Amino acid sequence: MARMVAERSDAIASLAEVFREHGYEGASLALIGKATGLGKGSLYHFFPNGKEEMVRAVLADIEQWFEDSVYSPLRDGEDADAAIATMLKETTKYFRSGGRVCLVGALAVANTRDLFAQAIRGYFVGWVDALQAALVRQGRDVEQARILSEDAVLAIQGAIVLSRALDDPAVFQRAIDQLHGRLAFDGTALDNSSGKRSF
Amino acid sequence: MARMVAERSDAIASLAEVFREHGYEGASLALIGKATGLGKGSLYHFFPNGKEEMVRAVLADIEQWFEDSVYSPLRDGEDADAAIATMLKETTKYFRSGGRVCLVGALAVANTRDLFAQAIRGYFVGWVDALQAALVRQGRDVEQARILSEDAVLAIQGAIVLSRALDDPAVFQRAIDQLHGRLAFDGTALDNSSGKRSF
DNA sequence: TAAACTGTTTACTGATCGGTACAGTATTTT
DNA sequence: AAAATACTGTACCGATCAGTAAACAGTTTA
Repeated sequence: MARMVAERSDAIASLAEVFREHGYEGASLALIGKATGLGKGSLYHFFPNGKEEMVRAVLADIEQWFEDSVYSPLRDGEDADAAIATMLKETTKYFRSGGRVCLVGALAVANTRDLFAQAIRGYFVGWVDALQAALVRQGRDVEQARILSEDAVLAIQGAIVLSRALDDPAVFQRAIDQLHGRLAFDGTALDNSSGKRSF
Repeated sequence: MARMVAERSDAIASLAEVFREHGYEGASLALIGKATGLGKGSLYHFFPNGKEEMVRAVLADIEQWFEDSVYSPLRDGEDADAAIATMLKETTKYFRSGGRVCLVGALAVANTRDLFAQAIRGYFVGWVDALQAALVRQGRDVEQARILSEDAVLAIQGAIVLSRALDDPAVFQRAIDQLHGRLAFDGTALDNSSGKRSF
């Protein structure tokens, strides 16, 4: 019999995609097997706890990617504005302008939320915290930065939902552009400390 | 045998809840039967096309509720500001401050999107259009009102995702409050026509 | 070379899936 | 009261579900 000498990590990208496309319940072992090219035996060899362990592995992989590509620059980058621009650019690419679902967001809305609550929370807390750090480094008020970063993360999730619902990537792109304007530190950020924004 | 004299419409609220909690694939006929108190025989009597027809009925019901409670006032209400305030209030109540999922949004993100694409699109188009109409009646530019209304609908969907992910209703409430500030016509709305907002 | 380890295939299990068929019971209509 | 209609419970269908078991092959270690 042919030996594929597959590694566990090789399967994770395929797993992520199949869970994104079909959700936790919708992704059957048959679909997973087809997507990864692995039989049940191999799958249970790599992930003895079945689907749940597969999702956990995928979530850890996603978390790591965001940590390296987005959170870390936001927290520690020299130029806060540049880090924010990178975040928006990488995010747009990652979610394919709304054409690709956010697995973490999708899990948060599904009934499987409780099973992965910690990982889901960690993903979003990491994002909001990192963005807040960048905004504070811009010179913004801590409390204001908190609100604004929550607002931004939330907008990205909403943009995915709406752009998919309308089947229009432009909706996603417009939302990202809006965020760019709102998150950029253009010198007026502290002029109006009331928190009330004019349009 | 006991006769329940059930009506089709009686089941729809329970159906909506079970689809919200378990999603389309996750809501098995066993679960649906338990939630509605109806056996398979009754369910297929009322909904000959099975789960798909059940979801369609639920979506139509939701659409109608939003039309009456939210869209119609936004489009035709005398006071645009009041209609917007009503929208935010009713929406908060409806989604239980993020504790309750938006079924339409959840379907939009799931792989079942294509099956219900038209209904999903109708729901969101109706919302954005109605809100845009109210914003225009406030005296805003049509194009600006479009962007702003997309932004608002998207923020509500994102707020549901994030507040569930963080298990914190306050996140939803803060997002609604933010929207209140951004959507209210406070006289400054046209002062800055560049579209760039100060914070 | 022999043993141990790492994958892979295949066949299988019991449970559950969505959906159908139909007899039977209530209600309404005539 | 009789007939038509509306609703319900149950038994059943083939398909698919997640997961297990075990024989077997390729690779690494001793």
